[in-house]
Amino acid sequence: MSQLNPQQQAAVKMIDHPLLVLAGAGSGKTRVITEKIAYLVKQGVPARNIAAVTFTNKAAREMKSRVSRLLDDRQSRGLRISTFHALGLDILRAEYKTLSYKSGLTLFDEQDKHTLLRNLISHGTKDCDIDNLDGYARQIGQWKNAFVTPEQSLALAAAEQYPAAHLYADYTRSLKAYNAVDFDDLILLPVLLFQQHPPILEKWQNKIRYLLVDEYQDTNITQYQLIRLIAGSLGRFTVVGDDDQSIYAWRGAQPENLAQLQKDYPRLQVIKLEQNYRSTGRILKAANRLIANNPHAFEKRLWSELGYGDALRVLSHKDDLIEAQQIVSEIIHHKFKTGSNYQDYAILYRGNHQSRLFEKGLRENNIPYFISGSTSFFAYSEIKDILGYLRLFVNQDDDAAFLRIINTPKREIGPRTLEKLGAYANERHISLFAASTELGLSQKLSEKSIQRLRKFSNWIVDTADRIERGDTFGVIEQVIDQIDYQQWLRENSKTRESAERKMKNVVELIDWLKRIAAKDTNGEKPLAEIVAKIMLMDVLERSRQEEASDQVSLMTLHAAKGLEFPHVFLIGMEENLLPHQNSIETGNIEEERRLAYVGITRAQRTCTFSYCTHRKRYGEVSECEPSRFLNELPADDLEWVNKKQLDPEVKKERGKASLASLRTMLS
DNA sequence: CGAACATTATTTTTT
DNA sequence: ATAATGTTCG
Repeated sequence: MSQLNPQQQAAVKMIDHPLLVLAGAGSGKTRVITEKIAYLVKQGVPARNIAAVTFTNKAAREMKSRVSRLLDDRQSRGLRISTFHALGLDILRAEYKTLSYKSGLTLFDEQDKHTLLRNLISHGTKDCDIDNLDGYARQIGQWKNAFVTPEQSLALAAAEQYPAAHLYADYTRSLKAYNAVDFDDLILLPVLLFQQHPPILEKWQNKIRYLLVDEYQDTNITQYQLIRLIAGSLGRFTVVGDDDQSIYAWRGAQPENLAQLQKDYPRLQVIKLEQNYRSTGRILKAANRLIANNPHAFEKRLWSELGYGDALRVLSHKDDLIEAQQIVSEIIHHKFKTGSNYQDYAILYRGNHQSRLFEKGLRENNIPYFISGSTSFFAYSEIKDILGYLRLFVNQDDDAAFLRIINTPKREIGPRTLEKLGAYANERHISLFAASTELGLSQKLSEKSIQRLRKFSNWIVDTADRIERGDTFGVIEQVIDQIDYQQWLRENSKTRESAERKMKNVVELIDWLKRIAAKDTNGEKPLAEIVAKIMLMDVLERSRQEEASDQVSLMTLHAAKGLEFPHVFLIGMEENLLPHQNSIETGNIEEERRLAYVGITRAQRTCTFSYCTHRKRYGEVSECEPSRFLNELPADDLEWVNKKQLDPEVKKERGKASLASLRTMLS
């Protein structure tokens, strides 16, 4: 505490007013939150009455580990540090009855959502075009994030959104029938619950007496409602945010929520943190200059005492392959020259696909690297299969899981049978599983098909019973044996190695589940709880050791928020990439600029940009221009390396020449 | 029903 | 370029 600066101290000690902390990049905002948790506990607030919410698993993890350095286990017992979504899931799992859900709630991921929407459209939700599936999915998500119910969407929707509103209503009804919720529901449903049931709200307000919110500028309308409901009229909360780091507008985030807070809580106190403890003066100056091109609701001036530092470098490359090779060799040389570690380097990019060539380059040079984000562990088909079984054991009405595994491995239940079963289920608004046990089915399906369905559903129920009776993992391991999953993998994998790798993933998944089950001190957690929770976890969770070892970090700019590295490479600084083409088209340059700002402010000592003059997109080579953001940086602090300045005339001539040689070759 | 073949979307970011 | 999905044929 004594090491905090006066503003930070004030923020920690301010507990009798609602508080907004405007914390610039690198100004120690996580520090303020963690110190404040410790302070509250030492002031006599029980840890179990304190909740801190973050947006990512990574941030929650980081916060937990930092709090554990300030408080011992006894002091921090019951302390709630989780993502918004995990908090929502906890609330739903405790209160599902009031919302008339059954136990064994299933969480649908984005793919489950798409599958369900596709089925709804093909089963005749009015006027929906199957080609616009993505659009509908996005629209429904936006409505949920903006706290618009299906009824409201039907009333409010413009004519062209009408099919989407219908689909939203059908989708909501189906989810309910499947006893399932999607990611957005984890926020939306608790808000509806609290609004409709004041006693339950009161119960939770008593549980959470003090609320801390990280990255507040990323909250959407629904999340803000949840904060307000939990914090109550007294406003026992501290929110920390920075409007310059708002990079989730595409997901419904409302940086306006920062200003809204002042209107809703007149007693709100505002504290600014402006001293940066992370970067050199030059890096900060460049970042400030860049972001000055955006309008600001709150003015702040970031400054640093860490010296002026090296110039920011800009590398130019012929194409994306060279870019990757060049930067990998830069890292090798720099590491050798300065005696740094691999973990001191980060390669940041706009889109996940940009990591490919870098992975390749790093692997070829035997450099350890760690990719954060990208495809989740749960996207692997073998993991989805096994989780499908577990989900169905927990909740038989989970149609997404049912469809996933009904014929994996083969049970001779094919598309025709499922089509008819689906139509029948749809008619009666029941789940596929429920439909498969109904007698009326004999009108539609052959005796043989019904037999097969019955055999499957009976087996599911039996197994679910055995799991209920105990020895959860013994039964699960038996199941994997019984369905001969290993054999199925061997038959359906290209190579033996990939089959083995997949089986290893399955084993890892089971081990992981066991570990989660054992984590709770008071006995084994029920499978239902574990299965729901696991959908919210990320890849990092399972490989913390890897994270700790000495590796170069690769991640998107979004994933990099909240982190810092001595040496940062910001790659693909090109028009149409950063700023991204879609954002240029929709005129949202400001968010892209903030994204670049986030990237630059991750750097502690050096920051290197790179761009290509040519890049492969969708397998086609196209020409690229350096990003406009490079021109917005202070020219005196940039050092352009290997810039091949072709004047337009030369370029034209070359183009003609290559065209001419192409013609000769063809003729 | 399954395997081979053809077509198509994917590349913005996340829980 | 690649992966995921759809289609056709035995």
